[in-house]
Amino acid sequence: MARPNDTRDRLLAAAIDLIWTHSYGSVGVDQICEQAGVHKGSFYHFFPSKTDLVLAAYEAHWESVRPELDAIFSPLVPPRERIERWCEGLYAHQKALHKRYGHVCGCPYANVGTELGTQDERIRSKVCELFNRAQTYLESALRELLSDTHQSASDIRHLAQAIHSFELGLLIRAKVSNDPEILRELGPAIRQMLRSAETSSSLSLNPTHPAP
Amino acid sequence: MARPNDTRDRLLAAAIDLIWTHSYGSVGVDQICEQAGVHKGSFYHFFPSKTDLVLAAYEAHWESVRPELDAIFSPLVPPRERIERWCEGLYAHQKALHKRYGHVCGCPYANVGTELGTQDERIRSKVCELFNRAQTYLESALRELLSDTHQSASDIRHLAQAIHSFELGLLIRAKVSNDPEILRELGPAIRQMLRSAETSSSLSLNPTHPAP
DNA sequence: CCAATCCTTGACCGATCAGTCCACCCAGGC
DNA sequence: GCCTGGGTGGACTGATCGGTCAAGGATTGG
Repeated sequence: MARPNDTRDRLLAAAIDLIWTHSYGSVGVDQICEQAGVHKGSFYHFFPSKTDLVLAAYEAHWESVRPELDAIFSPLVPPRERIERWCEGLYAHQKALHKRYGHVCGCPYANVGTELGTQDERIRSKVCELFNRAQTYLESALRELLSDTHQSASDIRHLAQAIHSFELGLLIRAKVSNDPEILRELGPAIRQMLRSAETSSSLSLNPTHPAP
Repeated sequence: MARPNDTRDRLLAAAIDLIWTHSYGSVGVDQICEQAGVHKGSFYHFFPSKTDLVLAAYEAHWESVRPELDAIFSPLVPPRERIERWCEGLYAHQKALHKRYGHVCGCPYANVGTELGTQDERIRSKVCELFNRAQTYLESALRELLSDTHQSASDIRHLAQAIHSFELGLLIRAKVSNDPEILRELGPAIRQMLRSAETSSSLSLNPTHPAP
């Protein structure tokens, strides 16, 4: 092949691409190899199993997205605008996927998380970790945005979780409706949530008592 | 077998159970047959394909849940309390599944919707339909609850969609974290949303302009 | 009592699955 | 020139996949 050692990278890219646009279960190792232009022997030279490939692929995908996120959530950008741009980026990204593949593909992490959450502990906790990373960006922006309202750290975290949950839910609805326009509800809803957070002294988003 | 014609029903029940706790792709027809105590020939006597079984199973599951939903959203119950009870029911249900299977299983419809949304058009639109049915319950309660605030019908629908989205997102996060307690965030968040809806004249949850 | 229909049984199909194995290729070090 | 070892090509395995089929109950209407 052209370069000696981009084999591994091509496998990672093919895995993300195929699994995102189809599903983990419906994409075979052979298929991934074919799209990557790699033979099976090479595959199992780099990865001990399909599961390990997926774990590596999602880590690689995160690393590829991270610069973009770092730019959107740059301290140079006012916190409200960070969130605003994040919403727009999400919509634009899914719309582009919809145009290219004819389907709303949703969140790649959430997709495998829901598919394998009950079956593969390593993948489940990997997705959990990726979710937490994403939430950290939101949390940071919210902390700055709401610094002069007197929200507790726990309030802020719950708000970030709420926004993230809402995003994930919208992505599902958009995928199931195959309509990226649904994602345009994200911005207005978040603005409404922020309005509440800015005017009320306590968000009371926390569950009232720990558990029965 | 015991009864002559519960074969079909046992297949439907086994399919929901296995696919909910595992995934569509990882559950084979043989496995469904085994759990249902049915032989493969009988399976294909009742259903032309695995896909058709799943479609029928999800319709049957909805019908089995419907009485419960009708009770919760009964006109005899004040609308605010309907939503309150719906939240509690969701939490209780997922917690029970967690206890029984050791995993948070999430929403069965959303699970197959995310897994097959890009691959099987019939299943995608079936899940879409089931989502709409669920949203209708919320919409009805909201219409009554907010009847004296002057929200437009579109506002109400968007609020129902927002609540539904939020629920779906929480279910994913709960599944990926394997922690049913996350679902306890649903009630407080909805109360906050309702507070906003009751105090502001317009919810402005709708996307500002139809689309670029 | 027969015939028709519904349902069950379980062997069977080709395709595909994840994963194995080994001969081979080709750089870089000696 | 030769050796070594990371990487490659690709045939191969046994299991499992969704789906088929023909023969044989069981039940029912006449």
